[in-house]
Amino acid sequence: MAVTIRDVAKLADVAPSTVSRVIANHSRISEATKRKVKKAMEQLGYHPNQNARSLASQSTQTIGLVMPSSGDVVFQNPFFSMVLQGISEGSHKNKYAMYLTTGKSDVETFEAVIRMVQGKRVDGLILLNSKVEDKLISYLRRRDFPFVVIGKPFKDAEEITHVDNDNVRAMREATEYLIDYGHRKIAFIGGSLELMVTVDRLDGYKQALNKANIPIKNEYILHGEFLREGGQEAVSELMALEQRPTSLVVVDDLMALGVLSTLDELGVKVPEEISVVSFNNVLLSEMSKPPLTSMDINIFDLGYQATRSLIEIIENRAEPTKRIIIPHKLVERQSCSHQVPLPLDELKEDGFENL
Amino acid sequence: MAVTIRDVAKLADVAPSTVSRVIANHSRISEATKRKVKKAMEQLGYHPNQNARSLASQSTQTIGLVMPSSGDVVFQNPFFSMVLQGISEGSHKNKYAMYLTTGKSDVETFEAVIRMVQGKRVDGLILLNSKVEDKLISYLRRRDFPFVVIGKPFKDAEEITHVDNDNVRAMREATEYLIDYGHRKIAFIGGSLELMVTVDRLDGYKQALNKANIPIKNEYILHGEFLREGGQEAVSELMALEQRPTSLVVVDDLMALGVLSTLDELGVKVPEEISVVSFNNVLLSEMSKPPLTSMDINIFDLGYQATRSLIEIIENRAEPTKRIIIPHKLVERQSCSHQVPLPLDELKEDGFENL
DNA sequence: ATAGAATGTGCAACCGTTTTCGTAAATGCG
DNA sequence: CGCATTTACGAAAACGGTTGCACATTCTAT
Repeated sequence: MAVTIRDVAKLADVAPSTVSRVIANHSRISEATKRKVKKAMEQLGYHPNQNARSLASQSTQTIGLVMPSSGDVVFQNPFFSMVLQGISEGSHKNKYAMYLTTGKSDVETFEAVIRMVQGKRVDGLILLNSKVEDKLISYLRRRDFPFVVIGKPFKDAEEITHVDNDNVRAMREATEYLIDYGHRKIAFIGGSLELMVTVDRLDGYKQALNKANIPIKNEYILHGEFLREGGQEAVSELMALEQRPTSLVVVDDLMALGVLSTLDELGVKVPEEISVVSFNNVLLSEMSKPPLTSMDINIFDLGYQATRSLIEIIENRAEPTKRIIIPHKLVERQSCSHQVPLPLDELKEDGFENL
Repeated sequence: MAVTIRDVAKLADVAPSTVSRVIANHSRISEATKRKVKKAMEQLGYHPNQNARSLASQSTQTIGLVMPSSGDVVFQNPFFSMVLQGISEGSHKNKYAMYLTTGKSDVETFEAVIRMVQGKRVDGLILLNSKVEDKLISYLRRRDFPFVVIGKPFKDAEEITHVDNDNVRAMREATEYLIDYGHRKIAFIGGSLELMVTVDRLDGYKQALNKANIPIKNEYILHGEFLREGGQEAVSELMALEQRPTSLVVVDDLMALGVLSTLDELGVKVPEEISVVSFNNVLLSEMSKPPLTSMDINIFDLGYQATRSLIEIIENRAEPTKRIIIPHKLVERQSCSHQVPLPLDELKEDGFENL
């Protein structure tokens, strides 16, 4: 029914195999036949059937992606949209397309991936950090199927190609920024500890405090969801403390927005009474009131580089495993103010105990 | 190399065709063999090769989507992410997957679509309203290829299945809301007139004014991009007018955010000095200061219903063309305030001329 | 008991490519 | 000019499924 390679071959008066070679731009084809065949293709409006092609050549020029299910919080976060954008750009540049599926639960997701992989729909996979990952990763490694993960894998990070930020350093710097501003009572508002991002960033936070000889206070470390609500709850708790912090580091802009709005409701002025440093630097952060000082982690690049390295792996299976670190940069806006630093011994009296 | 249908057949001691029928859950297969075959599949960890399957059966269980190129403004807008979410959900529910490509330009996009369609990669297409559409649509119609568009098509809307809001009514209502609040000087901040959304909403705006006998003032009608910057520019212009409006209808939340921030810079208080009604009701709108009164157009449903009807068309080519209208609803927040209505004749003196 | 229908399964063609292998013609070399 | 390469292309076998048709049973009705 549709025009096939045979039709082209017939019109150009060559064998189908020759047409195939012309498409693949094979070297051993004379310029003359090339022209002849191309003209025939043009004339018939021929476009190769990708399924047949994939079947025969065992490759699809497609990378797979499992999306968070639509109920998932991640989807709400501009982070996702941005990383998708990077992936999209990376695929496009390399003439790859993207194949997406969703799973409502971990097992659904797992099955979806199996269908993609065994069904030969995709040549490789990009994994967004999540909790299912583990089973998935071991499955993919067992099959020696190309994949890269965005974020740091929980296990065997050295053996898995992944692209990530240097989250501990980034958070250390963010915290030091606040310390330089004179802050000593700095609270940390993070996401679930099941996520490596949180672990790393919490680590960076502690490193900064330790380095500055500031005691770490457990009440100042809170965990919520990567959502506005998460930020709101955290702030309520913090503001109920006897020793209110003078500044906050928040691991996500959306959470920070929640923080801001709750602070506003409580009548606490930002940055006059409390300073806020946030993370991710998505569009929102410059639109809030006040605009957020936020750590830009180049989300787009996270997606872009992940795609690039995935394609490298696909096209050269011997490619060594890599860890790619995307640079970060603090973007200063108006959510922080200077603070006359408390002497450390006074902090102690205030009930700070070292962890 | 991988396990094929033949392997399963051999193990279950039946013909490959029987295995195929078991997979398809064909009626003419006895329960006994079904069990036998399923056990064999299980045992071998068999998963059908989708390419082979697609090739043979001429169907992919996949719907195609062309994404805005990563530079595109649309991508910045949460609208996109939300509609994608709806599409994702719709596909998933019907056991379809999604295939994405991007084009950097109109011709690239067009070619990408051709590759998808002729390459038989997808069973149908969802089109997000944009300007290329026209060539695309006529191409798809010529080939009788299933597609639905989200938004209203520029041409032949009656002959094309599409899902949209009743944008003129929605905007009429939004404007009337302001009128009920006593406002008479109402400005319209919209996107490009090349977009049907803008056309429809502008129409609704005018209808509302006409119905209330309020003259339409050209200086009050502005067009910018669907971005924050678009809103910012528009406001600057409006505030430079001798007759400042007392309220604004803005066709997109992101624009409205720009409006808000510019207003803030100019020291104009919302809602005390100027009221703002916005559109789309994305997450942002409740996080702004003040929270935006915004028309919820159920973006998720736009995507979801589009997918549903596309799949209906795919599975029954005789499905009649439909126009699906997604309901809207004004969500009141704190960006509007009452205003003592000016008598209409006073408006006239203020230089209002009827359009 | 037997024609005819219903049921269960196998055979083989087909979906539209890619790719290995083979061969004829063209070329290089002594 | 004869022989060994190289070059340009064709034949046919995969790739891994689906499906129309034929055939053999078993069931139902007469």
